[in-house]
Amino acid sequence: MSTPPPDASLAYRRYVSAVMLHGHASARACGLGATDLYALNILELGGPMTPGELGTRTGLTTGPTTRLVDRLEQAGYVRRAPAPGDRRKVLIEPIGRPAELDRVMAPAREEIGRILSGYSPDELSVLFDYFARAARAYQETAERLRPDEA
Amino acid sequence: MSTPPPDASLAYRRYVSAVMLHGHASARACGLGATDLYALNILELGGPMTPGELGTRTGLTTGPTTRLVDRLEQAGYVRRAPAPGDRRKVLIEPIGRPAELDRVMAPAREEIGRILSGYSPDELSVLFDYFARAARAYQETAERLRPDEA
DNA sequence: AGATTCCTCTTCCTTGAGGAAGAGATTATG
DNA sequence: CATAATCTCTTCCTCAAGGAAGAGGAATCT
Repeated sequence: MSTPPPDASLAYRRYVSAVMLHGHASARACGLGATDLYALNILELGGPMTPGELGTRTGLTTGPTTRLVDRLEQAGYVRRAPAPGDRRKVLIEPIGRPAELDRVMAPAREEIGRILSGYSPDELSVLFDYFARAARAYQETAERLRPDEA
Repeated sequence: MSTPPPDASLAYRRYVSAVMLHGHASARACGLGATDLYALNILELGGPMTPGELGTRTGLTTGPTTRLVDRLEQAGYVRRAPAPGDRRKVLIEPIGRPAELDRVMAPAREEIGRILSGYSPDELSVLFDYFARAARAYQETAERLRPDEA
């Protein structure tokens, strides 16, 4: 391995597939629906937002959005808070870190931590530089996939 | 961990969320169900396998598994091939690269390629070393999440 | 060969997520 | 003020994914 390996594209594809596979398996393991996980990721990246905003981003209409929030709230992933300045609105805020999903994902996190601990400080800075850049790229690309774009 | 940013864990979480968010959004954009995407990732990582094996890994019973494969086959992601040596069995093999999902994911891939092209050969070897290790870790951790384990 | 086991596929039924339309409350606008 | 627009939530309906049970073909084992 000097530059990227000859099958760099394949290796990268396998890596992304593994990340998603683990996410799916984790969600399934704690009875979390696909849309629920999708919404959690949106909230994790977008921060607190109203049900309307969440509905737009998930592509759901208002009815299912309400029940989506109900599910997430009941399972302990988010909480409803009154929106300051507009008493019609509600803010959905992700909750600290209690719930089932984190428990299920813990082994993977530990394993990744173990892998990361094997790198030098310089190597780690390369990795985390990439994480930051790639996160932004994925997030922006994902948002461009929304069909609404009023 | 010395060099990674003080909020390394948070940065990493955001990164993983972004990867999954993009995956979800892509699947949704081409009308692919959650289980379908899950199965595709399993096939990508596990290679050709029988419907029985795929059913076990997805946690589905035989009925839904058959229709899952029907959907994937009709959408052009996989193909059914006779299993050598046992004429009862069928092998589900992922197809080269034609289908919708790849088209939708292309922009992200290009963006990631652009990011990667900014690194030196040494840095790239660090990144791809991590990709390989993390992929294995995620895959193994995901497989340990299956409840069946006969 | 005959019986049993294994694998895939078919059929029917159930369940739960999502869409549509409207109610209730609040804010903005004339 | 009164009317319109906005936001969330409720209710009802639809539909597709998943479970259960069984059929049919193929391999394995006396």
